[in-house]
Amino acid sequence: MSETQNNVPEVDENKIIAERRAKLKALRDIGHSYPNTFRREDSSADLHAKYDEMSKEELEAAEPVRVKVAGRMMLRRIMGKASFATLQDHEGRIQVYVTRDELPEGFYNTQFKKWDLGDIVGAEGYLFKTNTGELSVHVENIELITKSIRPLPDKFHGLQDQEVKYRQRYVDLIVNEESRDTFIMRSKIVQHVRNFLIGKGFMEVETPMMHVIPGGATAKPFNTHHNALDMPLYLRIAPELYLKRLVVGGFEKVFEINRSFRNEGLSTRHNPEFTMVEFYSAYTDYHQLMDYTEELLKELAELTVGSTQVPYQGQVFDFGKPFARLTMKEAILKYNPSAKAEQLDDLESARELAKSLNVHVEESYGLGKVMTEIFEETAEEKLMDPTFITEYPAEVSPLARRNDENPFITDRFELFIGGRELANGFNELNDAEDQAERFKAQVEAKDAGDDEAMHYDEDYITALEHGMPPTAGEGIGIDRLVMLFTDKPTIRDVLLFPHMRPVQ
RNA sequence: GGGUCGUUAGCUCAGCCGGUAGAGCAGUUGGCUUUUAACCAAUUGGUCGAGCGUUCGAAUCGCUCACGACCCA
Repeated sequence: MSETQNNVPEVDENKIIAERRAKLKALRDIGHSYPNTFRREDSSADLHAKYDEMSKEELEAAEPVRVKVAGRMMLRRIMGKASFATLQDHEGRIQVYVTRDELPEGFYNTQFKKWDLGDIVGAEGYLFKTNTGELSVHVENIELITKSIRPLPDKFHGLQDQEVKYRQRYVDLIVNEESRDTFIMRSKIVQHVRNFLIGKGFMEVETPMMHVIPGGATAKPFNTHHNALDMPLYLRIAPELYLKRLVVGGFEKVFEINRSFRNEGLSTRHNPEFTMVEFYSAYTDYHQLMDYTEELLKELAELTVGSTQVPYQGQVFDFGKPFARLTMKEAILKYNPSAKAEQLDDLESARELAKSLNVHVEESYGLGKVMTEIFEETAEEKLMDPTFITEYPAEVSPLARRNDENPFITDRFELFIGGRELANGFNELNDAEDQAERFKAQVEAKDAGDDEAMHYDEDYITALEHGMPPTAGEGIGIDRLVMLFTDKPTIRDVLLFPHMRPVQ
């Protein structure tokens, strides 16, 4: 532990940084003060879109196209009295051509040539094409807008170190196009999900992220404390119970693209804070939600991959055909040829089946939980193409409505793709008395040592007692969705700032 | 939590049967007016993740720790 921990850290210097600081000092001496006066008028992507098609001769014959560009200098090639430099802006690169004799006396040698890769530069001039056909700006005026003190990673290899990519994402974004593309795609996916739901008549809402009673999922929360009120608070583990309160209130179709927090370990699929979308629709059932989900995911496949065949880590998932729909029991039987349907009818034989399949079950588990464990351990990871699994037992679905014909199960589904759970939806339990019973069972489980079991949320029961219309609701994991459609193996690759242990 | 692998110059990587650390890029100096990972010449730069041990001698062998990656629970 350094004694400077809570103070100004020691400066991490090296020769390159010292040289750049000296250059900055020289700039300050002639009046440079990180100016905010350069007004860019053209983006690299726009210029390429408009003028890449024109030939060198056409550009020369036409009226000169005057442009004003700005960006970070990523490459530079000095050839005596003339130079090329590559400027990178928010969605591309543009090359500029600079000659000594067109700049003010002495500027080229005493200023331009002393700039560094990574500096942010503004340039004005006219478009032309080089002998090799690259659209470029013939510079008549160029200025240093922002001096960069720290050197960039290797201009060709970029930044390879995973740890630095995650800890210093800004560097990763500067030098690795693939990273930029991933997060641009993430933004497009979120936007599409939002537009899809709005198009279906849903209203976007924001509900509390600090909960007095953490609810809506079985998970361990993060604890915090409100000083003025001197009370404990929890970061939400799901927005579900608040969104359903809104349905009680009469907002019949609501959704929230929400950050939720779960106090669990880190893995390639788990980050302590993560994003999902939850949506609730009154007078709708879970079959409708499955249809919505299938429609949405097919659109996302087209948007991101441009095809119904979605490649992921060497495999290809088929989004073209109708998504498979299996009950949990059917899935267990399909992937465990040795199992017989009757074995899932009573607790005793289900336990024996679990044992024969090497699935660990606790003494306290009922039949529903044993079945679910068998499913999760033996079938889940084999569901590659998009597959809905239905008929989840009530025992593992404390917020879902029971099925009318078979009260052992609920009207619920989960969606699996590539062996991973992507979505979870069900007809909402709107019977306040049944919900109170389910909460009681959860509290008993908690008292028995299950620290992920739910709390009893009295106000939520009161809300249901006012009457919630029949409703179906669903949550979709946004991070996993982005992993899938950007072909990324770990959640850290789709989080701008994934959680990391602090450096010593 | 367990196992495997990694951590060397600002970046990308060599070096690992022990003998005082190298390359390319970046930087510095010089040359070059259509280059594009520009090129040519010269040159600076390292507590080899941290600590302990073995040894005449450790980047290299052993142990502990930190951080990361992958696999397993």
